[in-house]
Amino acid sequence: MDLTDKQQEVLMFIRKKVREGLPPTIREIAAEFSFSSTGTVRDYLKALFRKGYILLNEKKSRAIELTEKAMLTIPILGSVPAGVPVLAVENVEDYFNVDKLFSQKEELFFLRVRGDSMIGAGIMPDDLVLVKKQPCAQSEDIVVCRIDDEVTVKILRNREGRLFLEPANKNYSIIPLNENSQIVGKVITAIRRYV
Amino acid sequence: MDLTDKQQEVLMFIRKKVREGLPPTIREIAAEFSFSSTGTVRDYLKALFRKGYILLNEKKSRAIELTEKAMLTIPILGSVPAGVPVLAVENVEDYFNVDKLFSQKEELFFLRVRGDSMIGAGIMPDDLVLVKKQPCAQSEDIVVCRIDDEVTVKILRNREGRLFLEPANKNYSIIPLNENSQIVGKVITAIRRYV
DNA sequence: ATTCATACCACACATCTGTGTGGTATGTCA
DNA sequence: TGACATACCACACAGATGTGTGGTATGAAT
Repeated sequence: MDLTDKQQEVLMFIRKKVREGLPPTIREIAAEFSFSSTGTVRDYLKALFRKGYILLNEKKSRAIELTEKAMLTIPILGSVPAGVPVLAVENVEDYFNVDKLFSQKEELFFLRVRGDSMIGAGIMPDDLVLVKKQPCAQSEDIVVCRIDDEVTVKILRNREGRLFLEPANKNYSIIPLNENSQIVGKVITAIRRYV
Repeated sequence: MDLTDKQQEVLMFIRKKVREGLPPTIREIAAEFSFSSTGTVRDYLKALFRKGYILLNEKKSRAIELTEKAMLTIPILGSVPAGVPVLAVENVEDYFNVDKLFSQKEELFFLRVRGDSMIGAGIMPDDLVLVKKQPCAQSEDIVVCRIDDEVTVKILRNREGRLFLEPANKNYSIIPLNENSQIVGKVITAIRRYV
């Protein structure tokens, strides 16, 4: 039930166009592969739909939607037992869906972390944290907040009914959430890039 | 030369649709704002183009392109000075280029980190490290290696001409690089996902 | 031998879509 | 006062676009 080489090529073309921001029309796909009939393209689209790689929105132009299956994925290796090559299929624990993580349906931004106040949680200076903008969060969430006109990363914690912004470093102090300390968003991912 | 409230609304609608993968047609925009004429929408598109927020591709359906000014990519915020809104343009330090980081030209895989041997370098248990497969690396690189049929993350370090695999945790021992310990790849990124 | 998926083609057709050409009304700035 | 931007409307039209209905040929599976 996998894709043929040709179907793979067509899917790759669609993916490229979708990532560029404008899904192709049937005739643009036909032109790319020198098909002289729109019917040929429809055969491909139907095949890709049947195999679960795309969704088709009827009567709408350029309305080809990629499913998760068709998105860019990188394998995640879990435990690697003795004697087996590292990249063997058996080691694949899951797939990391890049498009899904960075899909911009929500208001996201990165914040470069200053200082070492979250070092106990493995968030180091100069790390990037991906932040979903939202005005509130739950206890134990890692949040980006503004405290007296300074933006920092902290842990939101409920202590006997009162909310506090706590660092993960004992050299810094715990601050109550009040009118001078406001939540900007929730940290959903931390990323550190090496050279 | 900034946008009016109405123009801002129209741009936000276009941005939302573009992010969802399908830019709107002129008539879809008209429907959203209950305009009874396509000409009205064109006035808005012309205004947005003139002010540098969108590009219009002639004769193509749905061909509205957002410029950088309309912020298509995810911004990286650096220092946020007092009194300025967090998401203000002045705070944008750079833009995060997803395609560059995850370009699949090289053989990449993620490894889920087991254990706390790299906790001193901010790599925690269950973190994902993005690994570029390669048989050798430079001193101080963080590498994935196979030691006696076990795969772990270590720091490669040159000590007086000899190479060692060192943990970032004093509870673990330093291991010389030899025929029983082999480099699998280099860690280029560490990612931690919160719920 | 028959069914099915693949891999193409030709052509017609309704409607979607961008574009063009007009119009009215309001407010701002010089 | 005149020029200009904003904020709408009406309607026509060519061409873009998805869809429908046919067709041929090849190869694998039953």
